[in-house]
Amino acid sequence: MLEENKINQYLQFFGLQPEELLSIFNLATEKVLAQDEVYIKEGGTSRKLAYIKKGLIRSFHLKENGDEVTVLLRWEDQFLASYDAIFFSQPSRFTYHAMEPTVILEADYASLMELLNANPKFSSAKDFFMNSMLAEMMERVESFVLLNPEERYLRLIKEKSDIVQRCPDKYIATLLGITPVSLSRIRKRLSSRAGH
Amino acid sequence: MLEENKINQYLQFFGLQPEELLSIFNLATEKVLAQDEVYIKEGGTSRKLAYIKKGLIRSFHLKENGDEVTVLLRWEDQFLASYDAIFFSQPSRFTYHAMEPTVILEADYASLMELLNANPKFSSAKDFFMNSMLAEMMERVESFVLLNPEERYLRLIKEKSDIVQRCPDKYIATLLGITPVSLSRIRKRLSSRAGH
DNA sequence: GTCATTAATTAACCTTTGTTAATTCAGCCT
DNA sequence: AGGCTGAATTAACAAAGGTTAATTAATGAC
Repeated sequence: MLEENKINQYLQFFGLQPEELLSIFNLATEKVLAQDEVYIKEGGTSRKLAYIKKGLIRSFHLKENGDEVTVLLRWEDQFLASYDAIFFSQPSRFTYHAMEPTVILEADYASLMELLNANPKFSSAKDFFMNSMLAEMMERVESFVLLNPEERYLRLIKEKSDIVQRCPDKYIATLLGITPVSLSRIRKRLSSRAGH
Repeated sequence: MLEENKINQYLQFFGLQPEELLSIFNLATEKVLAQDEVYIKEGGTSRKLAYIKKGLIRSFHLKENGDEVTVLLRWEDQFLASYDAIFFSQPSRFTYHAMEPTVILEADYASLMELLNANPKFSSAKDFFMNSMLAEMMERVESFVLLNPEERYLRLIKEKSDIVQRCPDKYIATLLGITPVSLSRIRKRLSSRAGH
């Protein structure tokens, strides 16, 4: 289960009764992923929604030349799903793997939506999560059209420095749309500029 | 009102009764935008959701140096809102303007959500639209991490050639995260490669 | 038609990135 | 300690993009 303070936070935030929150958790099963364990592999069709209690999961695409490109990172208190499976009804083009020992709560996406839609009190919670995901994706699109790679990196370490520290630079680089070599040069430029 | 075939399409797709669809339309008012008319200006706080019946709307950010950067394009049968106002509850950092004579149906976002949440039959329609928006944004993020500018351009003209044709290249360029000069060079490269 | 305006292209130059490969660094194992 | 492994950095070069400014097209006003 979730820590008590998290639970109370949810109950208060969405105005739910404990038993209502419980009905959601009844759909979910806990899963533990070892470090480096693959959660969804390329080609997988899992239509599950996962809530990350602890840990860090990376989704990446494997290019023909063998290079990996990080598509997204998800960590504690975030939701995760194969968006190919859920939004495009197609096998996942990406592999999702745990970068740390990770604990998730997993529920069937369709069943969960059915439950959330059945009770109007859940609707605002659902809206909240859909909206946050949408907002997050929009912010990321924005960062690509408005910022150059160096600015994207600066914004990332400013806003997610804890995550950056938990993740090798080479994965951060491709998340920003650049190569690890280029990220290394950016870091060098920045440090030489900072150290006048 | 919508054309009859569109209406029937919606009724069938979501299994709604005509009067149910009507209750949604009762929230909406039609607005006509002249070519180049500003719909939402930077700093605006309109919390409306618009359905574009006809036309093309561009959202752009004005940089300090006076350059405009296209953030998104929306056209007929798509939904549009100031996402700063709705998702971030802050004044819009972007200006939305009609690139063509445009007709929209506009409804207050909160009222619409309230109505959609009140009737479970609307929920799947709402999910559908939230999911499509999310999927679209995710595809765009993907195009930035997986493709280079040339590949992004090729994908865009392949999948949205009609829209590209309705929009000056300089707006397309910044939408792809590059400058108009660079897009021109890409086009030249492509045509020289195609013409053996 | 000419003029004016704006988009698109081209050129020149500089900066940045991609690519490949070599080198350094750090952690870990025995 | 020494040796292994993978990450990060550095180097060298080619390819691409950013910037600025000039040139050419295209469009619309008059």
